Amino acid sequence: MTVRVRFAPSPTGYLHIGAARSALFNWLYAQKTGGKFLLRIEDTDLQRSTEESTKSIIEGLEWLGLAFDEEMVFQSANADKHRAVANKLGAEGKAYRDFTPRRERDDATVKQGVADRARAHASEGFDSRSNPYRDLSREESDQRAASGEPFAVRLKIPREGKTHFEDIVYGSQERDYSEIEDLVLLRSDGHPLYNLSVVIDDIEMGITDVIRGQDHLTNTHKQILIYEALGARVPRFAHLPLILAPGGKKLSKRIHGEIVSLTTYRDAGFLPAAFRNFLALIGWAPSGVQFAADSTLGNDEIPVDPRVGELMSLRELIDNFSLERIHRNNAIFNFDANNPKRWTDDKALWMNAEYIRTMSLEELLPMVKAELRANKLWREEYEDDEGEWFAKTVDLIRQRFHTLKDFSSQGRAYFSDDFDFEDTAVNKNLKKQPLLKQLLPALADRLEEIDPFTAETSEAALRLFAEEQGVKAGLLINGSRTMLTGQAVGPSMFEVFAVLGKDRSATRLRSGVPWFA
RNA sequence: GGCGCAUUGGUGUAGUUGGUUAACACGCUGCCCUCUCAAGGCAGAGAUCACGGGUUCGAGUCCCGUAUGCGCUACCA
Repeated sequence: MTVRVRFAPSPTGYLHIGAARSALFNWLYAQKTGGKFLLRIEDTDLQRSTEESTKSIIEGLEWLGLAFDEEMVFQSANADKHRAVANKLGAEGKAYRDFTPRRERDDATVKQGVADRARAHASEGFDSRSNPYRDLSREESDQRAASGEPFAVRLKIPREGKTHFEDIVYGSQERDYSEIEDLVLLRSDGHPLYNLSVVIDDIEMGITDVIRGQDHLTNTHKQILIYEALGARVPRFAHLPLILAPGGKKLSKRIHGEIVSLTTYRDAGFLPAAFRNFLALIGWAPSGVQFAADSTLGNDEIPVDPRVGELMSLRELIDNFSLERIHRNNAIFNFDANNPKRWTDDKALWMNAEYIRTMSLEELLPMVKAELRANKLWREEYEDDEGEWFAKTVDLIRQRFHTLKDFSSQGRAYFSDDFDFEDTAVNKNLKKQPLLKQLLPALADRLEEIDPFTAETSEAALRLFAEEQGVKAGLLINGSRTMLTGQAVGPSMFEVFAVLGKDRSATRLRSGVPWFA
């Protein structure tokens, strides 16, 4: 039987990184098994579901490269079907009408309310299934319904027994029926509820393996009861450990802000491949062998050596993926909101930098182009006449960049004459040595005499000039770097000369701007 | 409150059927390289494998308890 898995987010916000990881694992499993990866938008909560959210989910999946098969399903479109199934269950005596007046719940306090109610029931010896309507006669039930009295439909959980399933990740799971209350299938306004909808849709879509967050682990028992009531085949389940915030707390938008949104990473200049790679390594690891950061990116050959590094190409990710190797404990996503250098997980940042400097230029260039274009730094010549120059420049500066954003910020001076001078750089490399104000323009004169103008020839000229002037080459080098790029750090100065060219180098060396800034 | 799940250095993880000094990556420190910063190379700090019992010749690996965290316990999803 071919594997059919699905990603079923509720469109009540941006795509959460935890959800993105669920999608990734589902997708990887489908690729690995030659199965189908389906997308279902669980928009039954009309109050909170939004179209923008659906759009952002689709965008997020697209960005990560997780294409889904077949038509996307909107759960709300199946509401009639869900209602029909609930009613059928009622007709078969597997569900019943509950005429208890609906209790309004304030969304903000439900958690507490639920706990309080449970506590009260426990002390009063309340049986969750002692609903007075559970055993109401068919006639009376029909009569009351016919008279227009509102009712909810609840599943009738058998008195004796227990549910059991083998979770691929969490192992054997058991729950006594007495622990499960007669869950509501249909609200009194006829609105089908989550557990019902999920099960019906999963059956409808032919889902063979349900891979989702661990927060649904205990819900699974209820869902199995529904599968059984419907006489449907129960799929396999694999629950994923959660991704938590530092301190082991839940990662939520309310508290942690945009850090939890996948789009944040896209907008911050992450590469889809890098973030995907990072996400894959949370809660899962290739195999019991050594990690080594020596994998060759972009190399899609199946490694002969079974050992896989943490840097894995998509091919390697797929080939090595297995549900059995997902582990059970929740992971912490590390970040520090007060530290701009660590605004997100260190390892994610490292991995992104690693991708930027080791991936093929062919793949990187279009992304740099998009980044420059978004910042009005792009010139069409970079794609034809100056194509070679562009590739060479990107290759030179990528070495110390962490995100795509760096190309337009730190890398600005390479693509525009309008760039800023950093105060610390100016103070340290220029103003500290006033003599440079004369030396640098003089150096410009020397450089202009060079032909051809290359890293080698400019280095020779600069060193000779330093010797003649009786100053250290480093003084001129660091001063030049600040004049040419506005920064104190960057690639080898002579490479920068070569890339910027004779004229621009000379012009910038003579600029008075930093001296008066 | 009840039920369930988890617990290896700061973080992500490895640790095959229990067997010498618990491994890798990120981060951190120092050194080398050097025109700066990265990268790279080398070295290092950091874990009584949550805690307490037990089984065993021997436990991170098996059992029990405790603690902590997380989840579920809604006419939310």
